[in-house]
Amino acid sequence: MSQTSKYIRPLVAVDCLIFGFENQTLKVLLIKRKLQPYQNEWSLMGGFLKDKESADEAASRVLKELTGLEGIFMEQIATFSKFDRDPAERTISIVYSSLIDISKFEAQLNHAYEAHWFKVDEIPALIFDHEEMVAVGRDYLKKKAALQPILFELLGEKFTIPQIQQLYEEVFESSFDKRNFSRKLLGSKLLHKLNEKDKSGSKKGAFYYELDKQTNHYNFNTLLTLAYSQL
Amino acid sequence: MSQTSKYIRPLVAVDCLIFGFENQTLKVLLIKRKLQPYQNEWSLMGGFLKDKESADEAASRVLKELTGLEGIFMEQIATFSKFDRDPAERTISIVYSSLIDISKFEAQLNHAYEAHWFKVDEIPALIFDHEEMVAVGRDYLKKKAALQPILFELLGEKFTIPQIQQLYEEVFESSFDKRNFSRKLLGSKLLHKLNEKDKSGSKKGAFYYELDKQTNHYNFNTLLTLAYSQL
DNA sequence: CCAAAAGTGTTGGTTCTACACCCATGC
DNA sequence: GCATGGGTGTAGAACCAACACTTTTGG
Repeated sequence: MSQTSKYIRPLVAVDCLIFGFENQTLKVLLIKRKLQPYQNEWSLMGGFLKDKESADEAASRVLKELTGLEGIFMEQIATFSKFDRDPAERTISIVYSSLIDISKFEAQLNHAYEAHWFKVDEIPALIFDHEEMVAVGRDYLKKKAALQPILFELLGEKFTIPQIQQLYEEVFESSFDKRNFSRKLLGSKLLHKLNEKDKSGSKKGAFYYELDKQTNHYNFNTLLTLAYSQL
Repeated sequence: MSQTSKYIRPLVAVDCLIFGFENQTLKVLLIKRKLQPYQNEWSLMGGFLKDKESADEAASRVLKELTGLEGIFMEQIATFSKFDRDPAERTISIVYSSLIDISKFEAQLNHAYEAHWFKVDEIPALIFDHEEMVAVGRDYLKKKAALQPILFELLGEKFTIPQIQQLYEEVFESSFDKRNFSRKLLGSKLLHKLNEKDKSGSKKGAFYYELDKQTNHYNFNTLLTLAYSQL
């Protein structure tokens, strides 16, 4: 096809944006870049598309290569394509995102690439347009979390109501009345109360809950009304 | 950079998915492909990324070249990247979508490429993965329309309540009680009633409304509860 | 005068926000 | 015994779904 010669053939990158929650704080996983240019600067976990590989597959491979994390379901959130976004060479980047329970994957985390969790409000300068990617990802997270009960992915098997509330407040950059929050959350029929308390946060201790797996008639829309005004 | 040689350098396409509303039906704009392979098959409006062009820019250019439509705000909705999605050559495609008032752009529509509006439920076989793109676009439209008053883009300057309701019902593939729908819609403070009726749909005629531009305290969440169960 | 679509009102139940107090415990 | 964070209850307003009848007018 001769007419395709005027069209560009860029490198295609995937960048992985992984959110986690630890010590009551929303965090993002970043690595120190090993390649030139911008060696030793912080960035998302990125790599290039190979032959016969879809972007979904590339994202999983790249994440594993750079962090050791495996079996994490990521979702495509956006594609960045400004012609000068990578000064070295024309590159477009497809961004993938996921939410994980930090403690669950701690053992898997390979520190060869100096992967570190940063609080979302204390993210260092990032290469290229990666800061914009994080911003787009946070926005996506809000919209998604408003409509679906996905934030539980960030918590462990068991968690307390004050913990979940803190997570919601971090994600929506807002604060909620604890009485209303807890009523709505319990009203969702998503949780099952355990006979065990987390005493790390207070003297009294807060009861643990777990996700109720068999419930199939949950009412998530009650939580939506909380989040709606923050979208 | 020698290590980049193992990475692919595919063509990068943009495909435009344009929704419109006409005769109480949600429609999609398609063209008959002029290029080999799959000449004369129906497809979205697509083209390739050029030098120094971002995907956003390419999408606007391609849409204009193939249909004559200009000044349409499109949003990026997803990127398709399976390695064999285009049998001729490795190509990834970034899909953009928009909602337009068909009658407003009718004059601009250049029929050189045989652009036609198809009802969403009567879309012919499409090339490559374009049918999947339409499906993803419809899903995106639902989510977006549930959270924001965007469907008005599909209607003209003035419209009647039964018209809007029909549009909502098409988009959400559902039906709503007209009394509740109209109460919520008017309660949103988004509309301004005109002293004029549309008599084309009934003997009695339905009053026209227009978008109230100055209102900045609208209550869109009331409409959300209608749509929520369809997401 | 009648068919066909527009328009409107009510009710009982549910959920909303806003708010203040008691509880359990470790120190 | 007190400071700290956990947990709950209430009231009045707003909103919800479900439902049936009247209005207008072209034919």
